[in-house]
Formats: sequence, structure tokens, C-alpha cells
Amino acid sequence: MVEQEPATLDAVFHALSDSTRRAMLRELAGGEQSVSALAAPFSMSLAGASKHVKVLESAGLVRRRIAGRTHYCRLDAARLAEAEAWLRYYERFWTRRLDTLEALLKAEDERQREGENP
Amino acid sequence: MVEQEPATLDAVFHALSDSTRRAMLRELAGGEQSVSALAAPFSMSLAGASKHVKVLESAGLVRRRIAGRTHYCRLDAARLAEAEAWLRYYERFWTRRLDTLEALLKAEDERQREGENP
DNA sequence: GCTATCCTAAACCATATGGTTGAACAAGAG
DNA sequence: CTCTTGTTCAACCATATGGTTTAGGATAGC
Repeated sequence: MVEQEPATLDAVFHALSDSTRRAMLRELAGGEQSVSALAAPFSMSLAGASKHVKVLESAGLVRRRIAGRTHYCRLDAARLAEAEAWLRYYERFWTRRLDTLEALLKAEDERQREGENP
Repeated sequence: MVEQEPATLDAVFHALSDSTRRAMLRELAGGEQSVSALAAPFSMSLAGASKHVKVLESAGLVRRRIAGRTHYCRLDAARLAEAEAWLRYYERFWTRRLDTLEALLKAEDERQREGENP
């Protein structure tokens, strides 16, 4: 996990940094949706929502299936998993650091207890 | 996990969407660093790097401790954990969907086997 | 064929972002 | 006190972003 594809992560995290797009992903977690269905909940032009879908798509977070005149979108979990892996990798460091801190505190605590009972 | 603090997640994911900032976080995973130490690896003015640190800070990802004239930064894992929780929450949906799909395929497979051996 | 529907494309706008430089400021070092 | 170091601030610039409106391209329905 040494930042293999920065551009990809850039795009994924950027796509996630907008609450409209996160809401769309949330909707897609329930299943495939057309672009207009995805756009419906927002007080925004369809063209505007379509741009958001495009951002999600070009980040690799959703895939598009065109059936006639309607475009159906569905989640592509792989890229989200990549992002999560990134976070989890570093979380390992933090928790390790926290564990170390905890161990130090415990050791110190025990040293003090020994002092109390000579 | 129903998008409680969109602004916060906006800021966190936006902060993560830049490879310079991710590299800084990676550096901070190893321990506290001064701003100039964080800036050193990049071919960028100190002021530019300082802005990145500020973005990380205002997203709540790092905390700053000022000692004399040097500013020391360290990770604050809480917000990163929030972001990871967001991803993991939705990952649950995807994996559940994948599990469902797998179960359906398996059932279908078994039905076909039964057909082979009447 | 005609019309309504789904969606994208293009042009445009305001604002945000990532970068620069130069100045300012506080605090160690001599 | 002076000089250097660590850092931010302010002004500026180019480009990206999120939104709009209008127009256009397929396709479904009548």
C-alpha cells in the first residue's frame, strides 16, 4: 500500500467529497437506478445531477448500462474497497500506536503499584 | 450512519483527495512531524505545503502543537475512522449483495445437478 | 410520423483550489 | 542586538468545480 495509483485515489476520494454524490451511492447501495431516478431527490437540474453521475463513473465507483434511452447505474465496489483499504492500512498504524501507548501506560501503572506495596 | 455530518465528511474526503496530503498523512503515521519536515519531500514552496497542512488540520485529520517557532503536527485518527466507517457501512451492502448473488448462483447450480442425476 | 421522455453536450458563471511570490512575525543562535 | 529559521498571511494567478440554461440526439409511445 505505497500509493500505487495516486490518480485513482484522487478521483475516488474527490468523488466521495460531495454529499450529493455520497447520497447517490447510498441510493445505489439499494440496487440499480436510472440517472433520472438518482437525480430525483435533489433540487437540481437533471444536467447537474448527470454531471455528478459522471464524476462517480469516471472515478470508477459506478458503472453504466445503457438500455434504450435510459442509462442504468450500479455500484462498482472495487474502487470503494481500494479507498477503504487505504484508510484501513493507515488505521493499522494508528491503532498500533495507540496500543503501544496503552502498553506504556499499563507498565507505568504497574510500576507504581509495586511502589505502593514494598 | 445516515450521513450525520455531511460537512465533516466533505472536508475529510476532500482532504484525502490529494496525493500530497495523503503522503503527509503517511509520513505522520510514523510519528509527529514539524511543518517544514512535512514539506521537505515535495518540490513545492513551504507556503504551499503549509496550505496543505492547513487543509488536513481543518478537516480534523491532524492536530497542531506549537512549540516556540515550530509547529508540530500529529494524526488525529478519529476523523479518518469516521470516513472508514462510512465506507465500511456501504461495503456491508455490497458484500451482502454479492453474498446474495453467490447464494442464488449456488442454488441454481444445485438445481442443475439434481437434473443431471434423476 | 409526431411527440414526449431520458439523457448528454456546450456554453456560461461564480466560486474554490492549488500553486506562486513577497512580506511579516516570532523565536532560537551567534 | 543581529541574523537566521520556522511559519503564516496576503495578494495574485490559472485552472477546476458545481451549478445553471439551452440545445440536441436517441428512443419509446401513440
